[in-house]
Amino acid sequence: MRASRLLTIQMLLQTRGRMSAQALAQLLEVSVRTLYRDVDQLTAAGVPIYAEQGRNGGFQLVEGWKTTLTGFTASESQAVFMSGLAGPATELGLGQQVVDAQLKLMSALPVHQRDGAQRVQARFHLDPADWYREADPVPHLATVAAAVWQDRQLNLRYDSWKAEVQRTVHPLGLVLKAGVWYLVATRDAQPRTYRISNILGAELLDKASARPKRFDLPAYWTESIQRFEAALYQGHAVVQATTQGVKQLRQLSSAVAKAVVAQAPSIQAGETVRLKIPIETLENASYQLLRMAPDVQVLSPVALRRAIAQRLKAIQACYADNL
DNA sequence: TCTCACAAGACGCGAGGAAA
DNA sequence: TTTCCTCGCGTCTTGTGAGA
Repeated sequence: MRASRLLTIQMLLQTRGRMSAQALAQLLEVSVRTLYRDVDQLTAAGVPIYAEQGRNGGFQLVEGWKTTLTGFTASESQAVFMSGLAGPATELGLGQQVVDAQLKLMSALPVHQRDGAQRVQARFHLDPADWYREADPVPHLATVAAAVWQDRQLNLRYDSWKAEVQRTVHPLGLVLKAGVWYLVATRDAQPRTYRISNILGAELLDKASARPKRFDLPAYWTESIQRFEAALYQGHAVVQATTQGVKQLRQLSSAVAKAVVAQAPSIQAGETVRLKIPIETLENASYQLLRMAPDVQVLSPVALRRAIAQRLKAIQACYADNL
């Protein structure tokens, strides 16, 4: 407990420069008095920490001094190299920085940990983009990323589904989902999501952005996805599916996959199962389920059966001369 | 398994000194 | 005057080992 705290103090001073005892104590969730004892221990152990008194004072490491001890365990250092985010980092304009950082980390690791990190680097690669789809062009990503890093307001020209709009937003964070970049930013004090490939123009403003004190990006994103899915699925359909049909349904969407797994966790070859699955609009569901026929047969609602039948008639009309 | 003693860690309070 | 570091003291909590 204490050893890890001592290491944290050292790392904090190394990365942030000068920090007051009050700030360090708050970060480490101990009293200021305890913090002073920890600093004493570090000094006694030979870490060159000195204190500046008075306004803007605090503890600081001697200029240029750094520890070669990274504090990483073998598995932690391997995990860092496994993140393999070189592609997204390049899109953010940070590709070279990632390469440099990995090089520095590698050089700082003890020799016996380097082999493990190199093995991970050679054996794992993360490709966040989906199959069969070109990645969205994101010419304004670097500007948006700069606004996020620097906490500056951003003027956007955005292609919303209604029309082209002009927006001044306060950036909060970036999200990469299935190869698509999104900006989370507040407008009128409300967090909103913008697809970065829909940004037609981005101008970095000199004004500082306002960030809600307790904003939690992962929590916002999870909640936003749940809200989106809840609004997306407007009803249910009951279907009869073969083993092949179940496989196809599981690939349709995460919401459908969840419903299928819950109702038919395992299915034997040759078996058919009756399932209740969430659907979007009748038009969307008829298109999706038609291509799964005859492995997936819609039993209800009648309106969906009718929509599929009409679609089939239209297809038949197209190819009538070949029947 | 329980009890007890001991040490280490942590905390709170307060007085004092240095620097901006 | 304000801010921040320094140090001492007493007290409480927690972990550990010895002994019944």
